[in-house]
Amino acid sequence: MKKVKQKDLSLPRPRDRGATERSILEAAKLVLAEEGFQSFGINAIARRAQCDKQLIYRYFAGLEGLVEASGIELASKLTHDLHQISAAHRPDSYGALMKVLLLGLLDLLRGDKIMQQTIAWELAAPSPLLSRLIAARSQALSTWMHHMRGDLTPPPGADAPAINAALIAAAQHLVLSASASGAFAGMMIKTEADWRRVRDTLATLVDGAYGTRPS
Amino acid sequence: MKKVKQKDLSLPRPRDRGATERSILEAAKLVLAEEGFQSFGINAIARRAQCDKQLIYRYFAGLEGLVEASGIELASKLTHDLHQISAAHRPDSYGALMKVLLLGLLDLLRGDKIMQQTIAWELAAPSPLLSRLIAARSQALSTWMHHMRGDLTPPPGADAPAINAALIAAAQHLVLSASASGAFAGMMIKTEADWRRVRDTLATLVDGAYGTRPS
DNA sequence: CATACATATCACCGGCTGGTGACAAATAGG
DNA sequence: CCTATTTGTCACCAGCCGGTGATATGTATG
Repeated sequence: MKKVKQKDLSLPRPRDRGATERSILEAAKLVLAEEGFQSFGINAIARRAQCDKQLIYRYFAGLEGLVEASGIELASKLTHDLHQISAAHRPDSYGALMKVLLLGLLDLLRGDKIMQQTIAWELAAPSPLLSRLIAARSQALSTWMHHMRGDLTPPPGADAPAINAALIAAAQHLVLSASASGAFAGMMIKTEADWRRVRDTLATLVDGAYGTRPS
Repeated sequence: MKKVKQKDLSLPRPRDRGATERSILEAAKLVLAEEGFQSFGINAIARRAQCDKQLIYRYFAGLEGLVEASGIELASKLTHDLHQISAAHRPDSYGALMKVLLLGLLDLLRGDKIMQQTIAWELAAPSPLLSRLIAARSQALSTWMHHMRGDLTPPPGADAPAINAALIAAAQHLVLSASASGAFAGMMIKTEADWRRVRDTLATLVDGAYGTRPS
C-alpha cells in the first residue's frame, strides 16, 4: 500500500489569532516533550499546530521569540511547583532541608519531560538561545532555596554549595539516564521500587554529607 | 567578496586502502570530539577525511559499521586508561577504593571529549546503534571495578551499587555541564581550582556514604 | 457596497542530508 | 600486452530544513 496523494480535508484555521498563538505554544511544548530537542524546529512545530510556519514568524518573530515566550511560562510553572513541594515540610536541620529539596526536585524532574529535554539540550548543544532558559530555571531554583532556608545553616566546614551542586547533578543525571535508557551504570531505573531505591540512596548521601541521622 | 568557484587543487588520494580506512576512523573521532554528535554523519566525516563518502559505505558498510569499528578501539583504550589509574593505588578500605575509582573516572572523563559526546548522545537520543557502545563501556568499567575490588567489601547495610551509581552520575553530569557551559547550579567549573573543589566534594560524599575518614 | 486590514495558506528558494549508480584511473594477474 | 579487480571520484536523487514573497480569504470600517 503506497501512500496516495490525498486532498487536504482539513478546514482552514478559524481566524482567531489568540487561539492560534496558544496552539503554537502548545505544539512547541509537545514537540519538545515527545520528539526531543533534535526535532524542535519551525516545521515540526507548525505541523503539530496544524498551521503554516509563516504564522510562527509573524506572531513570535521566529524560534527565538517562541522559546522566550515559552520560557517565561515554564519558569512560572517551576516556581509554582517548587512552592507546592516546600509547603508541606518544616525541616529542622540543614541536612533535612536539603533532603526535602533534593527529593522534591527529583520527583519534579521525573514528571517533567520538557525540563528533561531542556537539560539534555543544554548539555548537548550550548547556545545563547538556551542559556536564558537555563538561567531562568536556576534563578527560580536558587531564590526558592534562599526563601526556604530560614535560619538553618550548613554544618561548619562543609562546602554546602558544592555538595548541593553535586547532589543535584546526581539526581538530574539519574533522571535523564532513566528516561533515555531505563538504567544507569548497571542499575535498572524503571519501576517505582527502583525509584524508591534511588531516593533512599540520595537521602543516604545527604545524611552522610551533612552528618544528619537517617530519617 | 563572494566565494568563487574554485578548482579542486587537492591531489587524488593515494590508493592505499589501509591508510584510507585509518583516516576515516580518525576523522570520525575528530568530528565527534570537535563538532559533537549532532554533526556526526556521513558527509561530515567524509569532509574531514577528505575522501568520498562512498568509501565509508564500501569499507565500513555505513555509519553503523563505522561506529562499531570505532567502538572496539575506544573500549580497549578505556580499559587501558583504567588500568593506568588503578596501578598506582592500594586502597585499604572499600570507601578509599571508591574514592580512587570515582576521582580517576572524573579525570579520565574530563580529558576525553569523545566519551563526553557519547554520553550526551545517549542521553539525548537513545538508539540501538549507541546502546552497544554504552554497553561496551559500562562492561569495561564493571569488570575493572570487579577486578580491582580485591577482598574489600562495602560496609554492611549500604546499597553500594546504588551509591556508586549516584556518585558516578554526579561526576558525569558535572563534567558534561562544565564542558557545555563551564558551570553547574551556580557553581563555576572552569579553573583547576574549581576542579579541585569538585574532587574534594566528591571525596566528601564518598567518605560520608561509606563512613571512611577523610584522607 | 466598497475599501482596508488581519489572518491564513501556498509556492518557491537555497542549502544541507543520506544514499546510489556510473565512471576514471591505478594496480595486479594471466 | 591485455584484462580484471581494486580504489577513488563524480553526478545525481529524494527528502528535509529554515526562510520569504506573493496570494487568497475572512472581517471590520467608512
